[in-house]
Amino acid sequence: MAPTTTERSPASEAWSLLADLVAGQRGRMMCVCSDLELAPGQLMALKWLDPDTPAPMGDLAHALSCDNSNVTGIIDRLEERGLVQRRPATHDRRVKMLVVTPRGRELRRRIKARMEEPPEPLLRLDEGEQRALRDLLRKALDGG
Amino acid sequence: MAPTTTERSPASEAWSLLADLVAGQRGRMMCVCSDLELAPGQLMALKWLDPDTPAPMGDLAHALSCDNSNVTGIIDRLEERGLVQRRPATHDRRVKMLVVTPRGRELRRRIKARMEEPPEPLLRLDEGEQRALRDLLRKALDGG
DNA sequence: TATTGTTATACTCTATAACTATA
DNA sequence: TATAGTTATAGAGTATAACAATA
Repeated sequence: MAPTTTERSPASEAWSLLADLVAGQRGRMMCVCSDLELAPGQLMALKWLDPDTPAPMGDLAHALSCDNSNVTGIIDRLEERGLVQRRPATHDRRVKMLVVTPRGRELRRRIKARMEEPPEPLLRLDEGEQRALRDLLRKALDGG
Repeated sequence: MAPTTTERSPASEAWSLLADLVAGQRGRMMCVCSDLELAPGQLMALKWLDPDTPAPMGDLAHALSCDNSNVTGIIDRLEERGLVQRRPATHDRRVKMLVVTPRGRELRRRIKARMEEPPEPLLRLDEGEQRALRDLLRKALDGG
């Protein structure tokens, strides 16, 4: 029998480390939810919505990797609090466009400010390493 | 008025990119859950448990950033399926140790194999870049 | 016929509070 | 008194299926 220590590709190990880093910040995300009185799905939805570009409900469902029927409930709660509004689409009357209200825009700004604070492990890297990490991730995600 | 484009530190931008990369893989994680017939919390719990080292329920609650009462339900379902077992701790009879069964160990192996597959954005980097990314993350997470 | 969003239903996750057993 | 885990309860996320309005 071969030993259980299998060869791991750099990409696979990088991915695991990266997922662990994000998972380790889950508690912090829940704190943001709690402080701003938003359930996790509501926070993700408001964070994803672009205040300058209304989006159909279906696009949000796709971004959140969940079903349309779920988005109905999430938006119900955000709309009750006056953070977003449903508006009929002009081009297709089946579609409802989601618009972020001024109040939603302000809350979204606070969400982003809190979520963008880098976690402690990244702050342990020196400035050059932080830039190198940023550049590698930019390159990976740029679609090039 | 200053323009809205604020200066962003490399660490903050790296963190956002990194979080986006993980968030973009949520759909894949849900697929693993669906394929293996595990709810997300059950998957995370089984993935966290070390088959070689029984752990108290409370430690799992801490790792999952959730309440003890929640872990009770998650473990109930895993135990019903014969994937883990509760065992009284010898040193403190209030504590229950979680033991992964052989069947749980096999399912856990499949979870990890699926979850460790690197996502497409990382595969676009060349081998040297993948190694550089891995090394930066190792350094950040090593606690050094 | 196919699609967008809603409703109804059921299961799971989540926290809070009250509880049991133990320390 | 304090702690580990359970139970009861309630709010929220999740998918499936059936539905209405529209394309």
